[in-house]
Amino acid sequence: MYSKDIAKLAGVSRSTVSRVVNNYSNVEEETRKKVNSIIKKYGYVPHGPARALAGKFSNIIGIFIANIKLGNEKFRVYQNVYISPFEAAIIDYADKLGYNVLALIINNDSDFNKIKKLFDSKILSGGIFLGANNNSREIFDLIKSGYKIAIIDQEKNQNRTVHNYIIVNSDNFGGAYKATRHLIDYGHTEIAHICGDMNKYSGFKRFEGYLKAMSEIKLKNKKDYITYGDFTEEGGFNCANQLLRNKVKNRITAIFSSNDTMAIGAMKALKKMKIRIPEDISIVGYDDIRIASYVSPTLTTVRSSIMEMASVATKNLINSIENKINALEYFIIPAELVIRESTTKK
Amino acid sequence: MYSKDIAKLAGVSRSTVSRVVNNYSNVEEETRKKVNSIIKKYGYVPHGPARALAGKFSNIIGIFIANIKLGNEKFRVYQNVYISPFEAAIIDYADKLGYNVLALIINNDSDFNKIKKLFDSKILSGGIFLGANNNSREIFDLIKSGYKIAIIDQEKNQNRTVHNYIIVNSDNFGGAYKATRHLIDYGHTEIAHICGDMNKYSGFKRFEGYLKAMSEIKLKNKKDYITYGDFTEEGGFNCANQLLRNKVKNRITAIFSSNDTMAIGAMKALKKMKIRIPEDISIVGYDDIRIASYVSPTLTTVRSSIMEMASVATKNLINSIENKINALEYFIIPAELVIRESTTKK
DNA sequence: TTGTAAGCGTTATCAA
DNA sequence: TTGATAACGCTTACAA
Repeated sequence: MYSKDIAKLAGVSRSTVSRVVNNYSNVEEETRKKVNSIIKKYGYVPHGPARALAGKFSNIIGIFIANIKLGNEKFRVYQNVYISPFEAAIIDYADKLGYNVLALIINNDSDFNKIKKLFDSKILSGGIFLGANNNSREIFDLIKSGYKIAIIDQEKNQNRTVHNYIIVNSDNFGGAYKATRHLIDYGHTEIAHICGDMNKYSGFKRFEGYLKAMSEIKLKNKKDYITYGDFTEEGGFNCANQLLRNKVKNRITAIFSSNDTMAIGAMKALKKMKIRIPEDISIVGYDDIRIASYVSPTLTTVRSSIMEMASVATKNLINSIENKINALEYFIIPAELVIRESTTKK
Repeated sequence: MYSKDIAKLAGVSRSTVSRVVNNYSNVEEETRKKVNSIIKKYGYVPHGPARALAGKFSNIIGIFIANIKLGNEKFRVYQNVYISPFEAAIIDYADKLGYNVLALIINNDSDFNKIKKLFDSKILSGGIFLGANNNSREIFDLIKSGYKIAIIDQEKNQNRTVHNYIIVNSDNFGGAYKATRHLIDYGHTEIAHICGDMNKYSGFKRFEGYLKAMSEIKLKNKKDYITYGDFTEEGGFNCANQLLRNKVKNRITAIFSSNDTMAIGAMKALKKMKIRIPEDISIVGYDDIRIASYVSPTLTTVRSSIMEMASVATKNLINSIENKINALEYFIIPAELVIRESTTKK
């Protein structure tokens, strides 16, 4: 069933059918009704590729998910409890706006070629990057080519030649500040930090939030309190071992970990050393991943609305596609503290 | 950069460029080399919609994920720790075969119209259903229309008019048998079962595996030992309460739950009643979701290779697209027992 | 082995 | 407000 068939049945031309399909105003109301009823009756669906070929943008956006690189372990991304909810929220939100989502997992730089091809071949009319490294040159190249891009978790960049894209971030700084401040309010002063991947915006921004809160109290030997993980459970495990093994061992009473996954790794390390949580050491994570409320003790953490981040990114991306907007748009989504069992007053 | 540009640069016609792009044999080797080098040099990518319009099938397959219906809670699917790994594995595997994946979440029957449109508009050349209900009429309608479909977790159907699709299942029966047999081997005889959604293949097949193992030992009052959950944590919680509240309370020493999520719900219920796991009651789940190794005690469960199920479905779907195969193909992926802390000898 | 030309289903331009 | 027609970029007979 094609537009010419509808045209014949309705006694109009294909152009008129096209006008109705695209909701153009220059169609008589009666004609519109007749055509629409026939379209409905026969379940006519415009041929997507033909529309695209004739100049319409596709109603498909891409979602590009950075895989976690960890040795030879493949498909690590689908163990990433933080990413999946984002993905599903974007799919669902795009669907509401009449768009479909094509998902791609980025394992390495050469995968950017695939993305470029998808854009070049006009299959995608926009895309959202999830978990990509900060200020990636490849992403900027795409933006410079005029493609519509939104990035979740990226620094607002200062590069004056790249300015037409959308950034959505959790209030990493504010959230980390709240987390650390929560420990301080509970009477802790000897608070260690497990950093995330410092190449990602969330990594260093949460670190800055921690520093801000710590600057409000007096603390010596600051450096010993800071360890460098990479957002993975193994990283958190190692950092906790390092923290508790060195000379600060007997002073630390609390840890703020840059994400939940590392916090859970740290908890495993502490349990192995027979250190009690939260009696001996309080722990705060970040992200409120699902597992956070299943570990024991349940994990105090920081949460940003995933729905909100996903919807802001998706909505604005689609808006910029449809209205051909080309401005830098920058959104920060608030973060709230979720207090559970892993923190206690000192 | 279009094929005519490549043609001009290479000093050939567009048809020849097309032949090279599509790897046809009737091209002189030297011509092919020249054209290919220019394609590479200028980063030419064929226009997807134009190819589709000219008769090629698209290299996009769909993945249709059934959402969980639970009251008013939206976007429940992205809390589904079982589905996400499947999705990512399919995306990754399709990518290896040069295909892209368009993801869609099915919330209700009317979403099947969207799926039909995606097929009708030639955007998709095949699709995989995840978590769909057994023998859904809507899915069969799609298959009857000639669209290429693979289904994960569906009964091999007896309907003689629908036979040209792919089914991939975990060995639910064998896995459930192993799980129950494991409890029996540990000396348990009073083994209860928490059923999953009996509208799904996995639900009733796992139940049958349990029955098979139980039939090998003598047991009275069989009916009291069986409760009906729905694969959700709440369901497992309620079933455990029901089991431990009624008259069989003091006899049951073990529970086999049809999935991990319900097993975790059951564990919560037992903890609330101060029943020790595994000392008082042993528990086995199914699926080996990530949380299973984070709860305490860690959960004994049954695992099928997600990678294998995803790759079998994806590979065979794409094969049937490219070779226009139209046969019913039925695959069963083996399941293995993973013994952890939640089961002990009686 | 290669080129010419028609055709895929839609939208956009122009004229009526 | 409508219809005829060209154009979108590719593939594919058919002819050479």
